[in-house]
Amino acid sequence: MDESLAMKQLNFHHLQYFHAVAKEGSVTRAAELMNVTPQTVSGQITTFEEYIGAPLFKREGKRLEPNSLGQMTLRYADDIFNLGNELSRTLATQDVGQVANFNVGVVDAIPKVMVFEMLNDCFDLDQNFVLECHEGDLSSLLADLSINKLDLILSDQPLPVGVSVRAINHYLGLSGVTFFTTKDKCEHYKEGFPQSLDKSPFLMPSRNSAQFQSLISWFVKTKISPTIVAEVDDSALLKFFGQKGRGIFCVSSAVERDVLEQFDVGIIGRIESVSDRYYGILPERKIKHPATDTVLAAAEKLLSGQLMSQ
Amino acid sequence: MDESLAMKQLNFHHLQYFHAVAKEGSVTRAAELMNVTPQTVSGQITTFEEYIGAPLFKREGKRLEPNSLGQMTLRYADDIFNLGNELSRTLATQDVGQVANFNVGVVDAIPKVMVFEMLNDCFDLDQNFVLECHEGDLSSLLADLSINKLDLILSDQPLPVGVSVRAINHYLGLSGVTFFTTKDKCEHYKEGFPQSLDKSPFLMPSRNSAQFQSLISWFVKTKISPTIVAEVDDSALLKFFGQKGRGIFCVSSAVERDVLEQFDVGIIGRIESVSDRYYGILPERKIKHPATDTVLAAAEKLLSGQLMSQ
DNA sequence: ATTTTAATTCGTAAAAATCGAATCATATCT
DNA sequence: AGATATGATTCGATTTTTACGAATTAAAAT
Repeated sequence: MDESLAMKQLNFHHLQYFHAVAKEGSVTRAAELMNVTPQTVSGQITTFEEYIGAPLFKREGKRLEPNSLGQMTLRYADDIFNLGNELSRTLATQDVGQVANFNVGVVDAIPKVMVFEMLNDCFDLDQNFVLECHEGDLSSLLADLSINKLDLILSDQPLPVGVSVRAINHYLGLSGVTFFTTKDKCEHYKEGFPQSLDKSPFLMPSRNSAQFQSLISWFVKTKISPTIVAEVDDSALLKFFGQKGRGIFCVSSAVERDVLEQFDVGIIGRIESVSDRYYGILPERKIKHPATDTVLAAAEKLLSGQLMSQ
Repeated sequence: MDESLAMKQLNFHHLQYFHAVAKEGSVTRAAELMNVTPQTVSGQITTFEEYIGAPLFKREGKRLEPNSLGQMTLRYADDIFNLGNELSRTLATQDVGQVANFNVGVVDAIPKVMVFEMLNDCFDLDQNFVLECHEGDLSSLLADLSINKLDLILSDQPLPVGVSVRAINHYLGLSGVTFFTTKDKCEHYKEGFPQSLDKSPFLMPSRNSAQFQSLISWFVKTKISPTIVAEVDDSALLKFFGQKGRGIFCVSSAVERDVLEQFDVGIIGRIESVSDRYYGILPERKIKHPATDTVLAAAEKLLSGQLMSQ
């Protein structure tokens, strides 16, 4: 009829068997994998080859290897079934009817108070869901995002370029940093700030954080060299050290009020040129959880409010 | 058994009907498109929805629109079937047994002599195929590449970033440029070259070419300002103008010998800092035509030979 | 040489996709 | 509003596709 010239629709069923055999390198193993008998697989492969009019495998004895055409087909099939599996997973985790839990990944370098502020609003939604927070470094969180275990990542760094995770960056805003120390030492450092920080005891944040990087480069640029007394991964722990007089520490200005309330410390000063940027990272395809927008809006508000108050 | 938790294999057949309906917005039109009856499509969609346990369409009256889950599924399906069609096309054009024609796209800004030099070697291959050359601008050639009508593009610009064509860049090399004019005027411009070009009549290549860009920026940088008398898209035409004394023109140094043989002109001088870069752009998946490597090797040799001779 | 393992062929059984006929629902026309 | 046209859906019957059992072939392994 009309498919005289054009090839009929590609048969994904056949392609799937081809894919399994090409990957496993054996009809029998492919059959096991797909819970069918070898003769089925063999038959379908033959049909597929007849249908496209050329062999896809080099058959040397019982060895079965994709020929050049087969290799090309395999590359396509790989992509196709990867997408298929991803879709499958996503469809499977879609809790039917009721709203699914809201899974947020939090990069551990972000101050907890800030995370709290960002997430606080979404409890007010009358949706019925459970908020799940997962803390970790960006790369492991991205791994979870890619298998649809997360709806959102709050990060101090954007999605690294070149990473093959299907995700999009959402820039939330930036915040300068505020330097804190115990109240009694505050006045001393206020004088001549920021030069007063030179040779002062200093508590550095995690080496992996964006803040670490920008602090270091600022120290170099301004020729201010504090004495680094510690590098503390956890930002809450860092503040405790600071409260006990171990050294000066800094936190995003956006949450300085919370720091003052929570810890017995005072403000030395603020620096705008050391800026922490924050990002929301969303999966590219998954349906947005209804709470996502609330969180992003809260985060943007938190960070822009900061800008205005300065 | 073991698929108690995990979803069973995604049914691509169902997905295909879903895809058609979601794109067409109607069961009936989808059915026409796929040469089946509407009740078949309707039934398969229902089965698919039952199978994933949630509806994919908002059914308002006879309106049929993908809901949020459907939209997500559609995004996946789109990608999947695009790949499928691409594979289909590729498999269909794979001339069984005999070697297919070698389809080369040539960006029109590249000098024809250079193209000739690059392609010349592949006539010596004892393979039996026909060389087909297609000239055009990069974007239209890329369109042809994406539907597997081309095996290779020779370009003066790399694959633009952000373009969604599945292709890979192969950097071939670079060449400085040589300035030509009629033999009688040559000596005059040789003195004090390149400053001597200032205020001289100049023939510019196509505004779309990479050479145009690098010439302009070189003019700005060196504060040499020739009087541009023409912009000529076709590089052969440009040389004729030059031969007739209309102005100075420049060509990649790699082919200066050919220009001297072909045209009645002389060399004013060479500039290395205005460099034309050349690229081979290959489709990402299609099986490489056996002549591809020959051409790429010839191109690299042509351009590297140039480098050494300087 | 014999056994084991793997791929394949063929006829048949099982599963699925498709269709025809009829029904239902909604938009459109007069 | 009522009639008409259009499109979606349901159901049982039919066709097509896929899968399997039994038997066959052929290459590795012992």
